[in-house]
Amino acid sequence: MDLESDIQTIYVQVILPLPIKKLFTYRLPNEFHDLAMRGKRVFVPFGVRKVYTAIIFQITEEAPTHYEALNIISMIDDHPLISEQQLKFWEWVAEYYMCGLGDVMIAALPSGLRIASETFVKKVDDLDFNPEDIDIRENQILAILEGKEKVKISELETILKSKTSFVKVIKSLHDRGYIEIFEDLGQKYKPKSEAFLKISALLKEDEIKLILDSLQKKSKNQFDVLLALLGQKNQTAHKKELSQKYLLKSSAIKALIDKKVIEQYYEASSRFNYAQYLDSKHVFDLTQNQVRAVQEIEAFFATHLTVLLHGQTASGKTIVYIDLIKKQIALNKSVLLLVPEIALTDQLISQLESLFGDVMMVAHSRFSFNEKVEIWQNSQDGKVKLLVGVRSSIFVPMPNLGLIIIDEEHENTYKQSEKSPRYHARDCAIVLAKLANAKVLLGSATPSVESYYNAQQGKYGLVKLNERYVKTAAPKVTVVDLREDVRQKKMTGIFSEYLYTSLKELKQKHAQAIVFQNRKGFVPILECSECGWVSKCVNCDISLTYYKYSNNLRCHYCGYYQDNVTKCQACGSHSMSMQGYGTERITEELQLLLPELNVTRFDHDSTRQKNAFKNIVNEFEAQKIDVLVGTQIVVKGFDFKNVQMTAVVNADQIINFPDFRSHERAFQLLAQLAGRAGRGENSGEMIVQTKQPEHPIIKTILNLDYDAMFQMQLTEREQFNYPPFSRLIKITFKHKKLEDVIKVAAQYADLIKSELGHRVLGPEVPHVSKIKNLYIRNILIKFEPEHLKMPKLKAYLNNVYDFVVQKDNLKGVIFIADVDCY
DNA sequence: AGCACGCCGACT
DNA sequence: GTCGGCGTGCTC
Repeated sequence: MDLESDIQTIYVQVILPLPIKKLFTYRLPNEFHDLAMRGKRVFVPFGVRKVYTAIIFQITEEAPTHYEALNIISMIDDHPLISEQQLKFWEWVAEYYMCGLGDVMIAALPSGLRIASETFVKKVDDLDFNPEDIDIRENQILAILEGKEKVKISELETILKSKTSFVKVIKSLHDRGYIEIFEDLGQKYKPKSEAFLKISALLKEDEIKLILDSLQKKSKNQFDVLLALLGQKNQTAHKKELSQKYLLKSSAIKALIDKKVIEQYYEASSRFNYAQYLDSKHVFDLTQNQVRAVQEIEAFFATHLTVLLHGQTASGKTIVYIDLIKKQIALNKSVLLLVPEIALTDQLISQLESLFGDVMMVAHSRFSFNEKVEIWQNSQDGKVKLLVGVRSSIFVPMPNLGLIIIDEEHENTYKQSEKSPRYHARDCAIVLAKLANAKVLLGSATPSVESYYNAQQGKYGLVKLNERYVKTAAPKVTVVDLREDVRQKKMTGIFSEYLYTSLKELKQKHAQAIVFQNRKGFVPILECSECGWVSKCVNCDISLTYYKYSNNLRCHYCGYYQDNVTKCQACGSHSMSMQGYGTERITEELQLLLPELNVTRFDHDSTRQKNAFKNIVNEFEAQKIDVLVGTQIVVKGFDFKNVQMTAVVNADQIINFPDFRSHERAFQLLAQLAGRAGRGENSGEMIVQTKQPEHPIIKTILNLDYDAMFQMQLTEREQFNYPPFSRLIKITFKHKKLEDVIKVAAQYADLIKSELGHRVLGPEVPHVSKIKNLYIRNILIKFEPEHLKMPKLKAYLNNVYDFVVQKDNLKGVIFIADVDCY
């Protein structure tokens, strides 16, 4: 028998971490035959010289027909890194959100687990060349390479201005044999090692005593270090913790190490500590209502995959979560808790840490390369019983998953809209839970209309938690009619008489306030009073926002800025008038009007520096700040006991936003803001300034009546066939040339209209019709989920696009599909 | 996404 | 004429 013929050639289709909507097929060298498995990672060559980490998606014996498959370089994993369940989940995400598996891989897998090769350059050894042959630029590069083992090509690139010329210079040097170009794998995951301190083993006890005595006179700092270390168990301590606890000087520690009094050693330690989880030390008393809520949720879980917990602000949703988490852990199941934004969830996280610290992990997006890998691995190993994270944490593998909790379920941060995959973590959670045989709890004080509708229809279980846990009256809402104050000339800048007086009385009441305005910067529009010219971004179709503290105009879409802003660029006039109010201007005006108050701005601009965020929160907590003026950020997540008043400077801006969700969002935002007032003993007040007090949404806000808002929205949505009565797919076309986008979008719309008819809306010119020099057109498709098979529709939409682009030779028009767009 | 190739204007 | 710019297409 011929053994050779028995060995079949095996091929693998792999997912590459690239935004390409297809799989790539490689040949599997014989030695890997037995090792190939779906979900394992492999290194593959790609393109001229790149090496990528790919994931085996399918193993096949069929050879590709149109090309010769390349060999896989090596297998990385002994066991699949991506479980079957995860892969199924990825497939669903890719299919549902109309993107490639590569896009999902990029979103799901921390970069540390998908190492790609990097190009390095090295000077050829014993290089003998004629200096005449080398020009200035080549010389520059050779000078840098001199004496170095290898240099990243990206580091060299910064030297020359032009990318094209850089490539040419490198190529020319390579062709003449002066340099080597090669690929090397970049960073790899390294377990963290940490510094520990101990008393030198060489020293006897009496010797240490002598040293201590002498230090007391000679060096206070070194004395402190030694004393602190002697006080530790086994006279050993974690360096950083010790010095933080006793405020030790690092120079003093170093001096003692140099004197060989203490020793420093390193231990490869996990970044996280897993001692035994003890729940006996913290016992929570649940109120009757909370006990009932937990029981109802559990009862629903017997028959429902998803339960919506509609819990008023301060009704103790967190306590309910904690109880459910504890029960899951007791059953040896794990829990994934998603929150809208980690930075705004400080209080919740510290509460959870005090309870679950040992078995809990927080997946920060700010975490380093290595830390993210560690989170992934610890979760996969089952060490993590509770993972708290944002949107992207939905992709972290959790074996034995029992429950996914989505806190503040209505928040739009759960939907990724900027880049592919444009997924909604809440909806993904439900699919994942189904695959994992787990349950989903959605929590919100103001549920999204979709979720509440699903609950009403019996698709989700619905549990209400209505009583205020902290015994305070619900906040009072006062609506101020701005038209009236304007007419009677009672306005002080942007403040109505009522709001102004209320702010003025703060000091004598020893109270604090939060002022909300949905705009950053000083003024959103700078207009010439002579000719009406408005400062606009050169790359985007949007007016530039003026920032006073940096004295420039900035675009919020592309980052473009312009310094010289004193005069009109059309007519040269110096009388530029400021239209509108941003947080910066409100802060400044308020400070001028009421100098006795400490007014501080709180938005993403003022908190850019590392600790600025925490500092402002701490100072406000300590009541060093009287008024916080800010954007969305001030509305979310913080409990300040002494805030008695919150205010919305301009509610119309929120209500009139051109989007079918704007009323729902306005309600959610303002209900949450109202909840910020009066969290302590005193009940609070929210003041809403508007020019349309008769607007129905304002009326629902006045009574903080969720059900009224929901009913009203539902009627409206049904009338205009918006979700939950339809599903939306937004198709966006982008191109440098205006005519091309218009042409492609129009043809595309015409074509799909023939098939989908009235379900197609547009093309429309979006609110911001040009961003980063690309013109934009949108098409909206509203369809009834029961009438069309989604996969079929999506394939159709992709096909029509290919057809339009080929037909008119209009290549390069960017096509983006956003399923369940927000 | 990178990266090469190839076509075009604007410099010695 | 070449250099450098950018548009287009391909990668198993």
